[in-house]
Amino acid sequence: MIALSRKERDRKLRRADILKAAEHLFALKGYHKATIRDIAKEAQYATGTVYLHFKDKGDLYLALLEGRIKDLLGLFKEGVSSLQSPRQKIEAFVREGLEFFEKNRDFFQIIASEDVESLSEKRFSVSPVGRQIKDYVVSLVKESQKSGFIDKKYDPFQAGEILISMLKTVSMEWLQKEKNKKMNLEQQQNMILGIFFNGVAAK
Amino acid sequence: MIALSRKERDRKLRRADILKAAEHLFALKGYHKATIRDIAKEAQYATGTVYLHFKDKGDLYLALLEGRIKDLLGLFKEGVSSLQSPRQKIEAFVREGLEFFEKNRDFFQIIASEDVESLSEKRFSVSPVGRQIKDYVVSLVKESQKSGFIDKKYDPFQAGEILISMLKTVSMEWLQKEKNKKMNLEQQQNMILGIFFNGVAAK
Amino acid sequence: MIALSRKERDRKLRRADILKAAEHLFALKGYHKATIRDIAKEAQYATGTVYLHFKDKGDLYLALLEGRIKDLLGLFKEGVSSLQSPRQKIEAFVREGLEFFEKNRDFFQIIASEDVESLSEKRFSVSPVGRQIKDYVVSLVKESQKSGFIDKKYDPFQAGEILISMLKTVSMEWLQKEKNKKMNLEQQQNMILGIFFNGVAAK
Amino acid sequence: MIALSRKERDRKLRRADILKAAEHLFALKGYHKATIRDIAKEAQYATGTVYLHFKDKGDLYLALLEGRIKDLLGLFKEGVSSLQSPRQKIEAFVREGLEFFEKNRDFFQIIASEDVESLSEKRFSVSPVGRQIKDYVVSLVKESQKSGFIDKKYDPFQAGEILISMLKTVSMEWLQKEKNKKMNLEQQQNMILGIFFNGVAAK
DNA sequence: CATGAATGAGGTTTCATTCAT
DNA sequence: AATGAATGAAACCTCATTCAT
Repeated sequence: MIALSRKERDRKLRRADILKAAEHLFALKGYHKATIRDIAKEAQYATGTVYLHFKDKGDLYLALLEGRIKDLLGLFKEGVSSLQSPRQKIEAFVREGLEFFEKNRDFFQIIASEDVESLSEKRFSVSPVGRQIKDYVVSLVKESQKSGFIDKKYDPFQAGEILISMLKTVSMEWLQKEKNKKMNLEQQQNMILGIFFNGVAAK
Repeated sequence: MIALSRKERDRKLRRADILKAAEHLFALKGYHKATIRDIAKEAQYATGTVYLHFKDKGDLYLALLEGRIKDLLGLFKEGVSSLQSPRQKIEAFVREGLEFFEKNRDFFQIIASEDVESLSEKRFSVSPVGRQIKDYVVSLVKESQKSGFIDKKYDPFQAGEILISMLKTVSMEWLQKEKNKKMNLEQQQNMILGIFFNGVAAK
Repeated sequence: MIALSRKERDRKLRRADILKAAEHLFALKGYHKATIRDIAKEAQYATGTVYLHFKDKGDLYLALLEGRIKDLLGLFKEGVSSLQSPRQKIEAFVREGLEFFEKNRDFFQIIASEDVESLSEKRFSVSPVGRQIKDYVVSLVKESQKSGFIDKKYDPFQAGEILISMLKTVSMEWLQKEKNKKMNLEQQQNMILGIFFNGVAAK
Repeated sequence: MIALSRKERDRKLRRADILKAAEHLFALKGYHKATIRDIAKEAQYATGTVYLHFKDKGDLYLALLEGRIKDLLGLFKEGVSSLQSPRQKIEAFVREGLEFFEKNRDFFQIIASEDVESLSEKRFSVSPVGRQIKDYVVSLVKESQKSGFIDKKYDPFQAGEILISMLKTVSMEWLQKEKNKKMNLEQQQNMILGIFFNGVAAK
């Protein structure tokens, strides 16, 4: 029992090592230029070891994205658990998002391109990674529309996409250029929320 | 004289053939998976012919982006020429953008990923292609702030980025899923402008 | 320990296989017409394997030359170790050279063209492979001048070059045309030495 | 008649233009790296024009060598016409050779590699370009042996080869390094002849 | 004849993936 | 399970040669 679970735990550790290295290199060089060999080396394993944990390069990439998405989704739900109003939930979503991106720049670098890669490469479009996040945001928008402070004329899916893209856009600029740090996280949050809520407010 | 200009014209036609094929394949498969051979084949030329017009694959890609950006910028400035108020100019910007993306889906597909490619690959970051568009939008935002209907508290650069990202996001959704055609171009335009202007309005 | 050294030994064996095939093909077809694919095939490896041992084609070529030069220089110094007089050393040099060329025809074929390749291709001129041999011969000439049986009026560098070129010329003829075997190695040696020593003798 | 001969003359001029450009580029970059396109450009013709005068790249190369060899052979015979003794003829050969190489460095650069290229590439070995020169020198050696001042024990062919290789070697050094100009042409000539005649002298 | 754009075979090199140890 | 050397397909790019104008 214990022996088995230790084995299991070790396996997870190795997997995590590889994912971490992959995250770093995919962010640094992009999907195509990052090589499995380099990832393995950075993770301090042999090339072949990667294939004991992931079917192929695409699988590694997807697992990486999905793992992080799950983390992020967990944060969202956790941060929201004690909150009542949909407005507060959206506020929490934006704050958690900004914080997560700040702490996980490599991941952000990768996700920033995800939209299109997933469009252009059939292989990845099968597993729409961002979907879960989008669904979550859409549900928040719908709640907000019920509560009456987001206008019902907006397609909740579209409104959700817009909120997400604002979050991405602001993060991109914020994280890319170190200098822009004149605004702190809270100010970024307020700016996004200000524009979004005013923009979609029910009159 | 005439012979020379015909030669020149032929040369441009061939170049355009190749650019068109490249646009299609880059959109379909992405920069790395699209091969020069396939592009040449689609354009009905031999592989080597591509290299008579473009130094290498990166040069072809850049020429493609730059050409289209120039087209788009031309449209913007043309569509705006008779307009006075900055508000109308922004409206024109959004309309022209949506129209252009609708007519040039392949290009849209490519541009949608540009942000990131340019981040990760040094080679392209040299020539920040989208920069000109961004500068143009920023100038519109600044005008609007002077006119007083966009709040001066917003960083015009950031506000511009947000407007562009809304345009991209909405276009993406609109163009990706044919079904969503329940909304026409004008409705998309109104939605974007509604949210943006309300969002950033001076109180 | 043993496992490690066996691995190391295997590595060297493979490297030697490839060098041998390269030597054969470079000699047969010349640097440019010999392809990596053919070299790999002759060595019974896949194309990519060559690149596990050599950075690129130029590196392979250089490694080949340098390895052989080292062998040859080793032979010279070994053959000379028990000898006292500079005259005997030069005699040994010529004999070892003829023997080595006879046993390593492929290498000879390659070296015979080295002069020019190194002139025209910047890439190779960096590492002037023959330089060590030349330096060695020059030192022998200088010793001979001190001993008084080579006239001091000759530039030792030039005299050395001439001796080497005689060795090459005679070898070329001797090895090229099988028929010329009427003269054996010793006769060739005597002819070269006869002309050289008489030619440069101090009066 | 006249029109025809002018045409013929023009044709020869074009041919000469191309040969000159080819000589320059083959010397500069070597046979493989020099491209027909570059040669045509340097000669101020279109690529295809080269093929109106030469069957292919190899043919151009050979024609170049053969033309120059013929020039050189002409010089030898001319310089020798008024001379009686074989010794003087060999002296003239060396002087003319040095002079010709000095005036035709590009050609020298090319010829210096000829030996081997012709060995390794079947296509060129068919037409042994240097053969005529060699035959000429051999005939001089034979005369000298008859006259009694070159020892009859030497194979005249081999002795000739050695004389030629000395000429090449000395020229190479002399022309390669500008600095070495401390010795003038006459001194080079005397050195070569000194060594050669002493070396092969009949006792 | 002259042109030079077009061709496409062929070379070098990379790298995802496999498999014997 | 872990290793990492070996594989070989496939990409980019060059350039000798052809041929329609």
